Amino acid sequence: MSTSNRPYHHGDLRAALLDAADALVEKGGDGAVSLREVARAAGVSATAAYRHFTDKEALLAALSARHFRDFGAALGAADTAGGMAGRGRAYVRFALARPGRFRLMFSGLRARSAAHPELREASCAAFEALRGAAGSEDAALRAWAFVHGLAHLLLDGALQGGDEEAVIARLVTEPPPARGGG
Amino acid sequence: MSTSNRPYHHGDLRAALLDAADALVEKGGDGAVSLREVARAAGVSATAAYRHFTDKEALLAALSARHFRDFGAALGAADTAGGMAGRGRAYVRFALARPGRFRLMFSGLRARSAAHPELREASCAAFEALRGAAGSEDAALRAWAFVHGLAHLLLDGALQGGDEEAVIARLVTEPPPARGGG
DNA sequence: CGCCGCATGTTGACACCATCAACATTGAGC
DNA sequence: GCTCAATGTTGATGGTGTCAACATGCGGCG
Repeated sequence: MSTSNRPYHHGDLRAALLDAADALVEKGGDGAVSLREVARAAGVSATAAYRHFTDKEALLAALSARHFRDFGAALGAADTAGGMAGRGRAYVRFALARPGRFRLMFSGLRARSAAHPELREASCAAFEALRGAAGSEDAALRAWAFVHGLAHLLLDGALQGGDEEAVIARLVTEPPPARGGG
Repeated sequence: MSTSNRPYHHGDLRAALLDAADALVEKGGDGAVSLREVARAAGVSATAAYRHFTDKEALLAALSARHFRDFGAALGAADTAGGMAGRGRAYVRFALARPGRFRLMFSGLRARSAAHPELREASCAAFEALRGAAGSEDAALRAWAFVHGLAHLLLDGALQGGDEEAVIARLVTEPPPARGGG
């Protein structure tokens, strides 16, 4: 799938590895990915991935970057549709729909983006898109922190109260606000 | 350290293992803990931990539960001192001061608390303490989500803007608010 | 006081993992 | 058609979680 260019023996092993890793990340979360299983899923030998990624971390960084690009695009699309609240709901829904992806993208972001410029650029671009459309800088940061935290709490099951979508609709609203305290 | 009771050969190996694991969690994050290294740090053989924990996950769950109890206590203490904003700042500062702990507590909370009642009870108690002192239920949840998200964003380096403490002081304030959108 | 049982800790083993070095294959360009 | 470099494979090393079998020593029984 993906790019359709097929360089040498396999036919875009790189993309196949990313896809396989994505599938594993999606069901099993961040740490449930083993290079060997990725290779197995792609139908190649255990060490084939090292021709395309220096490291397991490099594979995960590339996958994370890909998701940040999609994420930014999805947020941009939601932007034109709804206002701030619409975009906030899109943020939380993305996290709930793809928990593994969301966790991969943010867990270890700091270390990974320090070592992989591609990731840093992709994540920064997504963050810029987020920040760019709020009233003030602080309002944007507050809104971002709010939806980010809500996504994490829902993902971690910290809010046991039944329907997640209802919680989103109730909390992520246009005008009224969260207070500063915890 | 800890309880001072020393049951059999080692002298409270259980507590020693938890302490060793905590040290590893603190510098290296969640996944950087290996049972063997924990055992090494505690001065026992690789499999000694299995006399006290059925699993590596069980060790981490017990450690996480311990931290949730401390966390709840710390939040309670901050409560009497400052208002909502004070408690919110305490929340974020806890996360920044002990990144590994914070990550351990929340990453994998859902799965771990499903399997380990001790963790579920400890985390629920902490969450109750958090929720218990806000105006409305929704306001409490919003405030919690906000500080939780801010903590994560700071931890992950998503907010590159210089001084973290300044960001906290600027964003976590008493009256004014975060908007719903993202 | 002496013995025994069980909780505790150890050893050895197995399967898995990340990663490296050496080797094989094959497409592209001359 | 031949060579070369990119791509993929095999084998090995050191690490990991976990199990089964074994060793040890404290606590309670006689």
